[in-house]
Amino acid sequence: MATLSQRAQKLFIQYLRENNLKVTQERLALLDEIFSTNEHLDADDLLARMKAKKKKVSRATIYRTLDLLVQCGLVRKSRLGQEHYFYEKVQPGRRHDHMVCTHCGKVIEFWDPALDERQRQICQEHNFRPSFYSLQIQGLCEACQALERESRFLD
Amino acid sequence: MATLSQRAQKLFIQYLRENNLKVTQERLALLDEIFSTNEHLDADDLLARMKAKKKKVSRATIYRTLDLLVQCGLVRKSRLGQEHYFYEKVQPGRRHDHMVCTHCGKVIEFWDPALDERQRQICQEHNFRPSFYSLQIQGLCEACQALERESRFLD
DNA sequence: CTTACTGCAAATGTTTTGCAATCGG
DNA sequence: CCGATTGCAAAACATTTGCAGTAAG
Repeated sequence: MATLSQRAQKLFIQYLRENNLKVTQERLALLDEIFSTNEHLDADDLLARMKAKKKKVSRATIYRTLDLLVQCGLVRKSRLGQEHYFYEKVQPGRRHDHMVCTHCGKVIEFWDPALDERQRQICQEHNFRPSFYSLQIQGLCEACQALERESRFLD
Repeated sequence: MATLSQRAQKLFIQYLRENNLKVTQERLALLDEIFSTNEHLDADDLLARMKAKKKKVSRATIYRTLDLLVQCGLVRKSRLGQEHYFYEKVQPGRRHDHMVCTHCGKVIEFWDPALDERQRQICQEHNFRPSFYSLQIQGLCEACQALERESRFLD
């Protein structure tokens, strides 16, 4: 049985062919890197990871490739915290939202069917046809709440 | 009875005094401008509006003042669409989320108690202490769906 | 061989910052 | 008067783009 990463590569290549785009080493290497981790990566992370693996890919190519990956639905682009964009692999059947700890930056993924259903209903009530939902909750994770209680936020 | 705008000004001045900050014309004028509209404004909008009223405020001051207003809770900062930041006045008891039309940019505000309650529960289940929620739904508004049906998306 | 892709460096657009002049308390 | 604030222009950032050389098909 094919791994998620293998399936993603197949889909990506198919997408490229269908659009008269070329299957290049850089594009495959980036896809591979994204699918080899569960982390939420930004452009810089990817640049560093590629460099660490001796695969040289320029920043421009990273942005251009991420764009393609988002367009073909293999990668999700979102803002965590309030800064720049983060990217993560899309795992079919694993839709989720994010809680972001404002102290340590930890990201907790969650998904709730009731929430999902209610959002859909609200759209209907407004005659709005949704294409993309983004729910983000900022706050303090369990560990950082404990730290706070010990007044150790002074680091 | 005091208007929302008047109440806001009072709170802002109080906040400034408490923090040894000065009550300047620029700060009051910006607060006033934000509270005189229901729109979601960005820094540029504010710059243009101030210029239109012959009140000259620099871009730097706008950003610095918006920061203060967000800090004291009178203004809400958010990303609509995917571009830069938008700011809107905070109206007590008027919490809401946003639907953004990806075609015309229209912003629909909505709020739903069931959604709210469920979000709170989910945080509890994860021992997460929320401080800020942001739900944004992108899609097509009613008018743009109609346009699409008439295949007039080609403008 | 043809067309798309890459890396580079320069450009972009938004937001931030250093600094000297200015204003509020 | 003193310290905070302002405007300006320069800096900082993340992201995008033009272009000449390079690689895919």
